Amino acid sequence: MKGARTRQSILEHAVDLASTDGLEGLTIGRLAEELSMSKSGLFAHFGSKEELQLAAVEAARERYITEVFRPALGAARGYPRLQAICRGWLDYVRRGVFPGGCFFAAASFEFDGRPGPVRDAIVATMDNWIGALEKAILMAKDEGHLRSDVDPALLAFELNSLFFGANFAFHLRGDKQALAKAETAIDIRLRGAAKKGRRPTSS
Amino acid sequence: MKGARTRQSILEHAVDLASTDGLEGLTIGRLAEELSMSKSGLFAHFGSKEELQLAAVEAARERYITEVFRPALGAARGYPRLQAICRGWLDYVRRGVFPGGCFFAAASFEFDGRPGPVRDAIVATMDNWIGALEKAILMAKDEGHLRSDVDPALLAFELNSLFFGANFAFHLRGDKQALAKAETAIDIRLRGAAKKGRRPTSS
DNA sequence: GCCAAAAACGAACGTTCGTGCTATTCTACG
DNA sequence: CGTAGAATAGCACGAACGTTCGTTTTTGGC
Repeated sequence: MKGARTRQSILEHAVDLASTDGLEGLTIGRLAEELSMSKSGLFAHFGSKEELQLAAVEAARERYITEVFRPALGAARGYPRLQAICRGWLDYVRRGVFPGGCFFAAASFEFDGRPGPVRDAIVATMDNWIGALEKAILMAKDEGHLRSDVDPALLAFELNSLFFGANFAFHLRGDKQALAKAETAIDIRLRGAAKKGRRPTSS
Repeated sequence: MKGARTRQSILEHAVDLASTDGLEGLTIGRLAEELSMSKSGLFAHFGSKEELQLAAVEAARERYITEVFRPALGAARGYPRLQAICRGWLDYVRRGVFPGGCFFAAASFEFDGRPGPVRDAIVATMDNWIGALEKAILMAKDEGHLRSDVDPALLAFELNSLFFGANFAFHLRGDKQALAKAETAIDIRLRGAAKKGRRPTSS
C-alpha cells in the first residue's frame, strides 16, 4: 500500500511541526501545504484531528525509542546502561532530534491541565518512560552498582527533572553550557548513589 | 479610571486560561464570553492579541512574585531564605496558584522553539528568575552558609529543574508524592552544599 | 446635573479552522 | 493490460479566529 508510506511521511512532518508549535497548534491546513497535498487528502488518513494528534504522539514515541532508549540498551546492564541513558538523553537534545526541543517535554506541559484522549496518551508514554528509568536504576542496584538505600522512584524523578531542565535551559534560554551543567549534575548525583569502591566510568 | 480595573480583571482571567490552554490557545472570544463582555470591548484594551499575551505574561509575573518570591524575602538572607524559596515554590504548585500548573513552565515549553516578542518576554522573565535564584545562592555563600566550591549557576539550574520536574509529576502524572520527592531531593542537595557544622533547619 | 471623554457594544470583515461530500486519479493484483 | 479498490483532489459548509468601525452607554470632574 502506498497509503502507509504517505501516512508515515505525514506523521514525521506532523511530529516536527508539533514539537515547535504544539500538538494543539498543529494544523491540518499547514501540514498539507508543507507536504504539497490537499487538506482533504491528508485528512482522510486520520478521520479527525484528534486521531492525527494521537498518531503523532505514537510516532514521536517511536522516534524517541529509536534515538534515545534503544541505543542505550547496548550498554551493559547496571551502572553503564544508566549512564548511557543519561548521556543519550543529553545528546538527543544536542542533536535536535525534534526541531522544537523534546516533543514530550513540550506535550507534557501543554496537556498537563487538560483532559482527553491525547493527554491520556501522553501520560501513558511518560509513565512508561519513567518506569523504564526506574527499572534501569533497579537493575543497577541488583547488579550491586548502586547503594541499597537508593530509592529508584526518587532517583528517576531527579534524573528526569534534570533532563527537562536541560531542555529548558538549552532551547528557551539558549544557555550554551546547559548540557554541560546537566551532565555535571547527573554525574555527581550518580556517583553519590554508586557503591563505594566502584570505579567511576570515564567520560 | 474604570478601564484599569477592567483591564486587570481581564488579565487575571487571561492568566488562568493561558495556564491551562497555553498563551497561543488563549482566545479573545472565549475570554470575552467567560467575562460576559463583548469581544470588541475586551479587544480595545489591548489592540492586538500579541499585546494581550504580553500583558498576560506581565500579570503572571506579578502574581508569581507576590505568591512565591516576595514571601521568601521575609526569611533571613542566606540558607534560610534559599530554603524558603524552595519550599515556597513547592507550596505554590500545591496551592494551585495557576489552575493549569506553573504558568512559566508551560509558557517556556510552549515558546521554546518559536521566535517573537512573546518568547522574548518569557525568556526575560525566566532569566530574571534564574538570576534571582543564583543571587540567593551567592548570598548564602557570602553568609558562610554554603561551601565555597558551590557553583551558583549549577545549583540554580538543579533547583529549577527539580521545580519543573515537581510541576510535571504533580500536574501531568498526578503523582501524589511528587512534591514530597522534590522536597527530599532538594533537602539532600542543599544539605550537601551546606558548610559542615551548620545545623540543618528543621522542616 | 451637564457634558466631554472613556469604555463597552454590535455587526461585519476576511481568513482559517476542522470536517463532510463527490469526483477524479493512481496503484497493484489477477 | 484491465479493472477494482485505494488514494488523493476539489469544493463547500458552519464555526471561530483576530480585527475594524460606527454607535451607544457609562463614567467622573466641573
